[in-house]
Amino acid sequence: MGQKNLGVPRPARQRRKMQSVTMMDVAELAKVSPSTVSLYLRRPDAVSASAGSAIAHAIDKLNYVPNLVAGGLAAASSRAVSIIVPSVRNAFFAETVAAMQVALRKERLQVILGHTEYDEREEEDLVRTALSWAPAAVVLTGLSHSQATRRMLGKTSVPVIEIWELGGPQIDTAIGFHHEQVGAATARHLIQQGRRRLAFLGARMHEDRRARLRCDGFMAAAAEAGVSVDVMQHPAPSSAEVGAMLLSETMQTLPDIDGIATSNDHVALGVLFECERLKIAVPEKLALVGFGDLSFSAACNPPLTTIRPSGDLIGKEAARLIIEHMGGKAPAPQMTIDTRFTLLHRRSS
Amino acid sequence: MGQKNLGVPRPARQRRKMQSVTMMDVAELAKVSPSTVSLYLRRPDAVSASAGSAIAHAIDKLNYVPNLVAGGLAAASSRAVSIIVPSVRNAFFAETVAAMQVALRKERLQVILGHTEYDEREEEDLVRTALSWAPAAVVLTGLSHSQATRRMLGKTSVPVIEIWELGGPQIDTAIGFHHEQVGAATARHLIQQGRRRLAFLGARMHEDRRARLRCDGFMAAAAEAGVSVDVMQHPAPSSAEVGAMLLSETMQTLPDIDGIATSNDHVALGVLFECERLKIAVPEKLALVGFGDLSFSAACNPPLTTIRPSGDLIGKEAARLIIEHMGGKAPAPQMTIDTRFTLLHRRSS
DNA sequence: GTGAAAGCGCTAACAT
DNA sequence: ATGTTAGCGCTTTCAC
Repeated sequence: MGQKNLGVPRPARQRRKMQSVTMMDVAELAKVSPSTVSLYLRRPDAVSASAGSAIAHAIDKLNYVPNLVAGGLAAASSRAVSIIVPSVRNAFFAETVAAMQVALRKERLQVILGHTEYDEREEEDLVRTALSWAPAAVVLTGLSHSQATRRMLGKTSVPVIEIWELGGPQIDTAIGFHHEQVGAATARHLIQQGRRRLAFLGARMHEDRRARLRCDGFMAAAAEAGVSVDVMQHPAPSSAEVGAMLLSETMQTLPDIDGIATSNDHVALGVLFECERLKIAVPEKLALVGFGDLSFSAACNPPLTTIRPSGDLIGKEAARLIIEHMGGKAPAPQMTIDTRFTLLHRRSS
Repeated sequence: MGQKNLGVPRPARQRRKMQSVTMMDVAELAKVSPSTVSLYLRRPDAVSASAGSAIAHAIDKLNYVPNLVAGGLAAASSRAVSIIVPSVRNAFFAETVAAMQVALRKERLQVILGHTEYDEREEEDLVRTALSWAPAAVVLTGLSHSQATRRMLGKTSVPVIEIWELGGPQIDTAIGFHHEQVGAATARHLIQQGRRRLAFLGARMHEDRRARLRCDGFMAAAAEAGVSVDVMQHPAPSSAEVGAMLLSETMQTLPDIDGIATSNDHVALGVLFECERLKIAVPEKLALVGFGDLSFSAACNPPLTTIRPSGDLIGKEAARLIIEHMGGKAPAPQMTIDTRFTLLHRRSS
């Protein structure tokens, strides 16, 4: 290429070369125009069979990989979906993110992942960057966001989906369930089992708003039944260790507690371990209900009564909505999808 | 070719409007050229203080959000890093992905996430799409990939990092540890504790190559010490349930086993639960070693001896390398970083 | 059904 | 230090 400039005013500039084979190369080889290749790539049956197979051939031969960045720029919307969760270390969100990625993948949509670490400032920043990508959709966790976040998201035409929480003002679409209802169901279950002195043991409740909502629902339902609740908290993230500590503390200060709910199954597992060490019979002396139905919950001693939140359904539904929206379906504003939850009554209660 | 449309230039076409406020708007308001704005955005101290503050002002006033897609196209490399793992549902990879995202975020790099679900075909597809984004780097899990994957990755100039496995031929840079060494360390530990009839209990070993490597290392080290090993497997993904089943099966067919290693702590937890039900004393009658040091491992009864793999270090190191590479540092080809592992001797052995 | 042309918003080489 | 200029590779009218 460099040789051909003869009388030209200025030599071609030195540009970093980007992509070895472009759509133009494919078009040339297939003897069609670039726009036909582009069309073929997006709607294969909109081009004639002969052109189609020539293009397919050329793509294969040249080993062509389309540049989605260029495509995104030209189309004003990239095939990316931004998903922002507190942390994928948390099994609940990992489940949703995984389910979503797998579902979006079929439509060739990419997942851009962000972690807020339970920090609204961080979330705001993440949203700002997310919008820089002109994504097909933005997915956030929960309904609580900074003013600036709401403002940014309100102004864009990018679809916004809030997941894992229902029951507050939502930006656009929300998919999840009511955490107060989870708490209430837990309380009613324990009361139904004849328990009258209840406690709620929670980890990191100052940051985990949804755990707090479950706790609120728990207390409200108990109060309604005339049963009092003690709340024990620990600021560290959920773990069996925290659960063990909280139980040990509870038994010291409130030795006649007979029913316990925890902010999640990690904590409940720790409670179970500590009960074993303290020779507290579960469920005879103490009934226990967790939240999450994690991988160990059905296998422990005794098997743990818990709430299954269907995190994968949340992810699948979110993906479905995004895909439908891209297909040019109705914008579906302010939709709300309740994915529900299930109380699994096992032997710990 | 053919007739050019004569005379008057056609009126401006109707184009979907994309971005409300662009870099040009900022430049106009700040009374500088777009390239100065661009420069300011990338290297703020390369522009004069007066221009800088005028630009900052304009950005703020207009609420300008840069379009990274356009930037990526122009710069021939997007600020995205593609991370491909078996699944983020797996706590090990979740840890690494989270650590990486947080580290990359500081350099305004985005994480694009893909799940192979332990399928090389899927991985291949994911890599292909990843390259469509002209990412700053591609991160894959393990050293085992399809031919096509290796070919694609070999040809690009995109840095490739393989994580969570060391000890085989690598595409470019690898960060992780030797799983055979983990298995060997585990075997030696059990033997040192006086155990002579060992078993390795593994879940989903047909898909989880790294678990298999640990098993291999375990058997090799045991053989070297003249100790035989029985391997029990279950095809389902790791869970406490599978662990319980495997132990129960083991005790039926091999009642005099006195030392057990598991493919990971999920399985070990199940073993512990089943031992409790079967009244098998751990570690007196049976010593147990897991892998992973998961959130419950230190809290169970008895606390679980296990291997801590430092998944977050893997993520941090990968992020560091990517960032250094972007800074134009040496390409650092074929680098290998051993993040090691630690055996945590707790009461289960 | 297919092609020509006009950018999408930005970066970077070059000139000043 | 700042501006000029020429694309990056693709999508999308619009005309044929």
